Amino acid sequence: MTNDQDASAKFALLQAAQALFAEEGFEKVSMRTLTQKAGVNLAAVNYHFGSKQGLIEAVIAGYINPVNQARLKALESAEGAAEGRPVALETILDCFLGPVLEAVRKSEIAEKLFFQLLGRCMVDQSLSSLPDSVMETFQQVLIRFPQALHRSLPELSEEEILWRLHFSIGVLVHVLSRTEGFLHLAGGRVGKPAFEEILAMVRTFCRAGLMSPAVKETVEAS
Amino acid sequence: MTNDQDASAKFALLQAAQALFAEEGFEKVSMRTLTQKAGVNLAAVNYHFGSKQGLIEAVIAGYINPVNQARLKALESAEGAAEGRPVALETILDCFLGPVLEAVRKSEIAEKLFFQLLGRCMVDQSLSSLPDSVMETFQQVLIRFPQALHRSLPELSEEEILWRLHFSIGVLVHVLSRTEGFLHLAGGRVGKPAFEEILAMVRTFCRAGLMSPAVKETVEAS
DNA sequence: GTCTATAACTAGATAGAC
DNA sequence: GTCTATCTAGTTATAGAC
Repeated sequence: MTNDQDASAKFALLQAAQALFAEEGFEKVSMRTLTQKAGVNLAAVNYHFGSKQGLIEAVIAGYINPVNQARLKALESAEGAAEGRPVALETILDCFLGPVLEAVRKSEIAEKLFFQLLGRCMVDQSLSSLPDSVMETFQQVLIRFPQALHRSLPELSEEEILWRLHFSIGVLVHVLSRTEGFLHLAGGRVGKPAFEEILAMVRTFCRAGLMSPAVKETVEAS
Repeated sequence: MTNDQDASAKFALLQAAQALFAEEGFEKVSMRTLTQKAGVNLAAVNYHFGSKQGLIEAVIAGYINPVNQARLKALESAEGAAEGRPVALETILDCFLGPVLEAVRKSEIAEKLFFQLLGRCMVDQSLSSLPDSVMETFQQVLIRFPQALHRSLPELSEEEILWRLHFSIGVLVHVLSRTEGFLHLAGGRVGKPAFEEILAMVRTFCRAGLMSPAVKETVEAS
């Protein structure tokens, strides 16, 4: 299955790891399976990445960081275009969701695998085991986007905005990692839309959630 | 740490498994750790549950099924009270979220562990490895709630309602399993609200998302 | 029902030849 | 840089005594 005969062992490992981690999860893929699929020797993982964890972190950083960097860059350019006025909520959302779509298009593995892998990065790994670079960039996202949102939604506290961004990230992560299961559970009742369409629905849903009036005191179980 | 000296081995195992699975995930807890904490012998897991997977499934079913059953029962009784009229969206949401809150209150392990475990049930296990009973009850939820929502939101197709329910589940799962990490990443910028308050915010967010006008053709990356 | 002891296996890591 | 061979430690599962 290795159609990159000329690739270095390091690159072949990253390629194989992307696909396998997406399919089965980081923990369940053994280094033996991995190196076999990559067509390299078992010892190559430790040589090039130090350990299996090193390879996992390289794959994660290679996936997540470009997305978060593109998010920050898109927001920056939107803020530049706004010339001091608040950026529209819809634009901010596009800065957040758009880079995911872009990353999917650029990706060399199948779309389905790409979603699964991106989802797993958020889900399988405990926070403390994420690479530092990922944490830092993500932290930047959690600073810049709430700032922009607060200017667009001044009636909400920054704290409530942070919570709603947390919820929005939940929607995105769940959509990426669990949509296949959802389609199965739903039986024939939903077709499989293109990812663009799903993202459009996510955008609508999160936009409405973010715009909703501030929470006062309305918790009441049935 | 076993403060149930009189408990049978089976019960002690379930107790210990709940806490340990919540803390570290299903896969990472070894049967040695598990049986040691439960104060029983290593062989007890296989005797009482057949295998480690059997124990995992027993823990999952014991957690998820009561919640989903309570959801269905709450919806049924709300529909009875509505006497044929559509049930209000807010009420349907409470039927969905309320049982989670109830389950937390009834739980014997710490609140924080409870969230983590409930989140892990959705996240760590691949769909196909969930117990049949969980799948069936969850499938019922994915039938009854969209039906009720469709009567309350007749301008949306059932398909779009299913997607939005999918998104709402994403918010809930993410809140349960990732809020601790979120609080850490947010630095000091958000306090730790009580779970009721978080659920109230989730309710507001999802209510707005569910009520939003139908998606037409508005996908546009920044 | 509960235990000890161990079987049968798999994992990640590494030493050292080339 | 890449390989083979092997080490050490971990896993689940089970046979059989009590």
